[in-house]
Amino acid sequence: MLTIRDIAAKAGVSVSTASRALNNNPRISLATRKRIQALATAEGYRPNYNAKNLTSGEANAVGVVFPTSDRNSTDNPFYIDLLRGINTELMKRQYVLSVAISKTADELLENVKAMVAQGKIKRFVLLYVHQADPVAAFLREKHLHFVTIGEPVDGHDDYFVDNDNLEAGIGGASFLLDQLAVKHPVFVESGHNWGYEQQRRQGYERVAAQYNVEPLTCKLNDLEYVQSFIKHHPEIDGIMATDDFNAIEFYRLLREQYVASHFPVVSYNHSLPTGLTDANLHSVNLFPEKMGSATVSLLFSDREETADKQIRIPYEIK
Amino acid sequence: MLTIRDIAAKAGVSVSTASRALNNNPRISLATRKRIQALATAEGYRPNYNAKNLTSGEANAVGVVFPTSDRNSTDNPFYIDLLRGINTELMKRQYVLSVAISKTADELLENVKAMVAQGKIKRFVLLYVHQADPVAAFLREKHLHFVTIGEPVDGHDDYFVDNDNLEAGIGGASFLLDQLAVKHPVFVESGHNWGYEQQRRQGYERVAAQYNVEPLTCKLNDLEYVQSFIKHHPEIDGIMATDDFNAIEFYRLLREQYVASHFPVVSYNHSLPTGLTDANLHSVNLFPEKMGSATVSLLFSDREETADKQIRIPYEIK
DNA sequence: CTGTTAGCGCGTTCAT
DNA sequence: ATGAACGCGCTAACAG
Repeated sequence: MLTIRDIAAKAGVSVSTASRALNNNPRISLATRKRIQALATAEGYRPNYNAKNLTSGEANAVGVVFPTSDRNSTDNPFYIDLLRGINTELMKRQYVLSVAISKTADELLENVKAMVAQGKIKRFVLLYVHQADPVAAFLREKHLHFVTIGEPVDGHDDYFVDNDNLEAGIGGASFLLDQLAVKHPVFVESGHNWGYEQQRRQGYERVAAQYNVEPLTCKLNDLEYVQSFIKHHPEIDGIMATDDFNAIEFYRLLREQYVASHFPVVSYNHSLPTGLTDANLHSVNLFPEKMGSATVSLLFSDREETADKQIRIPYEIK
Repeated sequence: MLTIRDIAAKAGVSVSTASRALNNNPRISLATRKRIQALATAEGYRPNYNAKNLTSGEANAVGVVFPTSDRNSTDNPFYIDLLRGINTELMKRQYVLSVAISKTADELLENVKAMVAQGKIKRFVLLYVHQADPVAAFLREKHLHFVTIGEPVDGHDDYFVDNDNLEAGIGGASFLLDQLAVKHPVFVESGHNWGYEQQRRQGYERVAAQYNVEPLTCKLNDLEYVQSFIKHHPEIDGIMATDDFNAIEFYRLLREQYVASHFPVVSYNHSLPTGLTDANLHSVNLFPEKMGSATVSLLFSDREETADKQIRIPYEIK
């Protein structure tokens, strides 16, 4: 294995000169810097992370924390794309992506604690937002950098990346009412009251008011409830759902009662393979990969008082 | 930060004694070992991974490699559950999960190379199986330990964890023909010819022969093809699909032409929220979390000549 | 059984 | 502008 000593020897300089040259220290003449850097690349020299981290006292790793259970917020391709966006950005900085994931909250917290205490990881990404989250509390207490995916609740002013869900709600509703000429759209959401659902609903309600249509919301609780809801609202002629799965589910139940009708649908995440439904489905792309890369730039931002603590990623309807 | 010197000092012994005691070295008397270990836990001592790794020359991390694109094999909750299974097992061993994920194959390979050269990672999990995969080739060449999720192709005898897909195919087909009393089942697969699809199809064909029914396979190529296929096969009265998405898609197209009919469905992965279809869907659970934990035990197995290089996880139909 | 010493690879004083 | 020497936290070889 090639160490910095080898490079120094081959270059005919001391180790410290080599080290400085490789780190672009201006105290070394530009000429020798270039020379040594060229040599290093030529020889295929790679610095040992463990040694670097040992001296610096900080790991070149970012901890990415998954929610304990995501059976409810089923945005799965979303996570994968997010990871891709995060990691591509981390690689540029010579950083590594470490994940914390577990079924139980206790084990997850233990995981994060080990990353901090033993792994010297000082930067984290939380792929979720929870009320009174022990992981976030721990990170705050230790004054470690972290960014959440999704706007914080509980009134914390953490750094975060999110979509502009209100704007996306407005955009989706306008698209439905304007372009698709729907008269009586229904807003479909899960029974969980997720933050992004509330925000998108607000956008929907605002547009509804503007178009003088009565806002109408259906939570996907039990089957009977939804079926009876549909029965009582025969006027529905279009769907706006908080994600693709909710959209498909409601669409199916609607068609069950009104077989022949045609219902345009707008939903979010762009996360399903085509062919799962015959609905005229317009899924809003939220660009998870961009969210990932924005997360990293926020995570490594200067964090001055003046700096923005949030990034909103725009959406796209097609 | 508490180092091993502090523990040694408080215990009134030398650093090396402390080190040995904490690593349970039998050269230290059991009494002092216990004493020092107790002290360490009491004081909340945590060894620094970077220092350990520097001396050992090997990182306490496992590299988990994602496929470059998974837009085709859409088993997403599958990946998350897999990660959970892997990480839970890694935590027990004081290991950390590092991921390599990227959009391009070149960048992915670069990612893995950095993990090896700079991160000193020596164990990997490949969440996929590809023909002539450069990552796998690199790992083989460097004689590093790795386990793939899915049976290797290309005739390599890598370590792997998989379902017994043939058996699962037989089980699924039997369930359909026997319990659900289907007479003319169709086997639905993607256009990709994945290994697991072929194996499940074999199982299906074997059972079909046994029940004296003509095997019938439909690849989900373009829409027109599938619609025409359905038109030419009005005898179909049940579906066996290689995953839930394929099942739902085919089911939908079938119902389009035969609205009133009832078609039992068997598919795999157990990966969708309920409510997405009105099909009588029996999705085979493949226990991804168990696969994850098996992967780790294989990754850390002794690797003697005699040892098995594979683990098959059983399935369950409900 | 335990302590002393050296060294892992690198960054960084402090000299020169 | 460059080099020598030390230290990060820990393990291991070598004493005793």
